[in-house]
Amino acid sequence: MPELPEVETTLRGVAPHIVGQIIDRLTVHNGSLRWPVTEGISEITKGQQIVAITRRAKYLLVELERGSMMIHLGMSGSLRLVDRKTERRKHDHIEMQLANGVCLRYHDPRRFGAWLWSDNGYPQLNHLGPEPLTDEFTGKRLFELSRKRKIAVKPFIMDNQTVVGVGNIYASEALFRGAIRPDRQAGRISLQRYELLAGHIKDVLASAIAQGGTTLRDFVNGNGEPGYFQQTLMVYGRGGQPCVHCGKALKDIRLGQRSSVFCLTCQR
DNA sequence: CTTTCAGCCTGACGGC
DNA sequence: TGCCGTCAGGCTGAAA
Repeated sequence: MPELPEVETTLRGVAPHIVGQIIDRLTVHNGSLRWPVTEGISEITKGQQIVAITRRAKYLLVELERGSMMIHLGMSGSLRLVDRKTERRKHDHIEMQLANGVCLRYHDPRRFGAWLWSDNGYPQLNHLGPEPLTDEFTGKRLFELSRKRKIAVKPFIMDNQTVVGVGNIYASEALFRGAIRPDRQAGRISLQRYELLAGHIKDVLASAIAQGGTTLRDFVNGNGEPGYFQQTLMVYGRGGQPCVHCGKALKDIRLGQRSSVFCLTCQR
């Protein structure tokens, strides 16, 4: 489900309720996720205190006294805080009961997500690009990394080595705001245009986070409150509908297996 | 090296 | 009503 704003919204919703708490019991109902849930995770985590929860790219990192858990929501995952008496729903694969009575449930119909424990770091985090909302991420970086690259700009900005956390929705929206065709070769875009694009990526992510994340399908944040950023999407999911600027029908093409909606007139 | 592509899963939706 | 194909927010590993 989530793009970065949804993960960030989940983090913010969940953190105040779980940090500092002791794990009474972690139960794995279905450990068959993208990678098998760490063998013995229930025994390892029992009685440990949650020291902190942070985010790197779309990975949530739950720091324990010994080691950490890394959670990814994949395409359809979500975390919810419920009372422990609340009945489990279908696809609630993992639940973590805390000493304060709160229960964190991991729900993921497609099971593309992950829930791992390690005291030795995670290789998935090794080659990630910068966080988009930091000064490490700039138009200059996009320009320099893209020289001589033939890849289309949309998959280029969605590549986690370029910058993390830019998924299909926000890539589409940022390119529209930057007036760049998603299928334009990454290596043929000027520094000036990349500087504008980087700014749009930051704006679109920051405003989505500010609004509490996009509600799509089964997304709910950690408090069970839906976000509502979808109301301001200008191209994503609007193929065939009129462009908000010029009124012409938006084009829908596929790039790297992903649908890409854009305006033939406004984006070049 | 860069780029593309199949695959991991379930569920929703549209066409017949 | 059901069956079938297509599509969906991500990411990996292998092939080209």
